[in-house]
Amino acid sequence: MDVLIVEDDPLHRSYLHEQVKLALPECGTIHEAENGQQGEVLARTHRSAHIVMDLQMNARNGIEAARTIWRERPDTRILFWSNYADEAYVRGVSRIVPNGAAYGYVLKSTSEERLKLALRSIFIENQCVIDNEVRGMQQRSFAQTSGFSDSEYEILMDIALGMTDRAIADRRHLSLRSVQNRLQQIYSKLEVHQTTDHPRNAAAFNLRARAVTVAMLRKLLNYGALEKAETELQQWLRGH
Amino acid sequence: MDVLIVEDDPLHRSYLHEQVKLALPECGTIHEAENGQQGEVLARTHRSAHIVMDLQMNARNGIEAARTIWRERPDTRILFWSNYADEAYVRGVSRIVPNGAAYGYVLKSTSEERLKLALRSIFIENQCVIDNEVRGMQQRSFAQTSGFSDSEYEILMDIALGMTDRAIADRRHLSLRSVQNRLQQIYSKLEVHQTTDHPRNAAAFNLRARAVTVAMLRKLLNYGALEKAETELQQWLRGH
DNA sequence: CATGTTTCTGCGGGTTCCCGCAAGCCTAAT
DNA sequence: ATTAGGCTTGCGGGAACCCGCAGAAACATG
Repeated sequence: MDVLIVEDDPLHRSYLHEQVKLALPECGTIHEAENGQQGEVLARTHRSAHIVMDLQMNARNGIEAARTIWRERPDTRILFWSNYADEAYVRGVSRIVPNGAAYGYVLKSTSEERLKLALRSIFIENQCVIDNEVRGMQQRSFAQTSGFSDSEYEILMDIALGMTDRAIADRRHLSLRSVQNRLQQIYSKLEVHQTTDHPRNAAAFNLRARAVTVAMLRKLLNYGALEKAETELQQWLRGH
Repeated sequence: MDVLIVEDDPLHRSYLHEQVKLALPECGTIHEAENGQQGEVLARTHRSAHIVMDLQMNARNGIEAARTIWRERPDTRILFWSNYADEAYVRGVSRIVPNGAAYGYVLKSTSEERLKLALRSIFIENQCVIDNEVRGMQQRSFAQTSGFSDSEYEILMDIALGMTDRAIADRRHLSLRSVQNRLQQIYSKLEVHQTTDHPRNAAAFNLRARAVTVAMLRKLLNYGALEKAETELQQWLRGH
């Protein structure tokens, strides 16, 4: 069994290397890649079926890399190894995992014990392992308490990109009013209101801009998600 | 000479510890803090004058911590040690550094040699050391090519927070029209226009929302800057 | 002082946004 | 079949936005 490590920070990379060797004495060679781009190539050439992947890398996002890898070989086992449990990441990962695939999501701050356990569970036992904190996030995320449906999330991204209602309607094949209704729901779930703190002056907040920041502050959105959405938008614009 | 290390990632922390010992054999004890909060406390109790500080930590931002430390003892020497050279960080640091203080900004990706050199230059020679990439950013930032004046930057933050023109005018003591003029400049510098890609449909972009995303994508804004601006805004709202 | 340059300000209009109201569709349950 | 609750859509109006035009104020320069 070979293992592929995709991680841009050299310190973390060598730490992972060490831990993999300890946790899986039976494993063969350990390949290393320092960004998603390179990770995809190595996964293809070495037919790696066991991958430890960082999210948030310079050249190419971990989620992007995982997606193309899984598209080619859906039975690949991937352990995501991340600094943060942002909802944007969790959502991004759970959106791309193929049916029945074994994967894991552990935080970099977990203990060595847990990391080793996760490595063995996923690579040997073929079981999913999700860190407690991350799972908590998932629960909250997909429940309806302040949780967003996929279509709402889509439109949240659209306004984050700066699209007009009209353009969103075109893109998502909805009427203008429906888009605005969705925005209404988003505003209420995000608890953004036109707080006229002092009655004398009018609204203090532009709701659509405010919603985006609140979403960022709540880690519903982050840079990676934005970047991905932006390239998708550009694609759509080209395709008219 | 004592040194204080403020860094939340244990791997990086121990690496720094090692490098400091190697680069500064003459130094005494090395204290460690794992977030900004703790860093401030340790700096105060140990009267540390030599600090290596990570930006981007959970409990309290490196910039925030540095500001309060410098406010108490402006001659403290701080080496910032960061993953990124985002303009938002560079701007944030250069905004708080006291006159004549020795400081440094090096990326985590630099070689050990350079790190050691930076440590000696700042802590022994009392010289400023700014990484090449960061300096390039500084040049571009404070030149007028797509560079923002401080007042423009202020207002960019305000719309990023979701404030209305009216509210911004109140806050910055400007007329409504002046705020809108500034926005005009911001839009043009960010090159956001109402690209009516296809003549049939109207504007595809809401300029103010679009400007914020473009700024994020260009790393003019980032999560830390947003968070800081948000607390300042809440403060202002309270103070009426 | 006269002059030009830059910034600030008010006015007015066209467009977009925010949202209450109400009428239509669909699914599900009584 | 009827009723109820949920989406979706249209209409309409008030508020906020985007922005051209032009005068007023602030500042520098000769």
